[in-house]
Amino acid sequence: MKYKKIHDFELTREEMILIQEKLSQEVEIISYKGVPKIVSGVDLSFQRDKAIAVIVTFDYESLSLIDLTWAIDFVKVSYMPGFLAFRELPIFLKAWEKLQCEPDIVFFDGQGYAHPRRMGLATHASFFIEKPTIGIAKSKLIGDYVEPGYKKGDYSFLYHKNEKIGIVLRTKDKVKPIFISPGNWIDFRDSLEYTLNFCTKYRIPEITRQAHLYTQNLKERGPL
DNA sequence: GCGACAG
DNA sequence: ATCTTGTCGC
Repeated sequence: MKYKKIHDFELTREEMILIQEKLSQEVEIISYKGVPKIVSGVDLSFQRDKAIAVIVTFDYESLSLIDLTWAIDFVKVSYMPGFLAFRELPIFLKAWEKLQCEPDIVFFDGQGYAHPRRMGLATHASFFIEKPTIGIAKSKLIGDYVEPGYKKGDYSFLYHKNEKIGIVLRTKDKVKPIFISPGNWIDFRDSLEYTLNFCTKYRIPEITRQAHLYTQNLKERGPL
C-alpha cells in the first residue's frame, strides 16, 4: 500500500500521466513462480454518483467460491480512456481491505500491460496490493492484431509500437475474442494459461464473470 | 484535421 | 459502464 497517498488529492491529466510513466518503469513481466492455489476476480458496477466493487475468490483447482467481499463508495473521477485505474482503484481498495484470505493472483476487468504507457488497471493495481495481476478486457484499448482462429483456445498476439503487449483469445467457438494482458509479476504464457483455466462455457472467464454477476445482483437489491 | 477510445 | 424488448442464430 506504499503508493496509496498518490490518490489522496485531485490530479490533472498531466499528473496522472507522470504517475503512470514512473510506475511503468517498475513493471516486471516475469514467469509466475509456483502454482496458483487461490485467485480473485474484480468487477465494478456504477449507478449515478456511486459504485460498488466486488471481489470473488476461487480455488484455482476446483473453481469453487472461497470468499466474497464488496464495498460501496462515491465516484469522484469520470471515465477517461487510459485512466480507468484512477476511477476504479479507490473503490476496489476499499473492498480489498475487507478480504480475509490472501489470493496468489488477481484478475481485473480491463487492460494490464496493453496500455499506452503499459499501465492499465490491472498493472496499476498491482502496486497497491503487491500481488501478481492479469487484465481481462472485453474490448481493445490500443494495439494491432490479426484475427485469431474461430475455435476455443485459438489466439494471436496484440502489438503496439513493435512490442508485444497482449493476447487476443477466443474463449469460445465463434464468439468475439477477449483481450488478455499481464498486469505485473507474471508473463504472457502464464496469463494465458491461468485465464484458460477459467474459460468453461461462456465468453467471459468465470473468475471475472462471477464478480460481474454479483456486482449486478447487489445493485438490484438496494445497497447501491 | 481525423479516427480511436478498457469500463 | 448505463439506459432497455424483442429477436436472430446456433
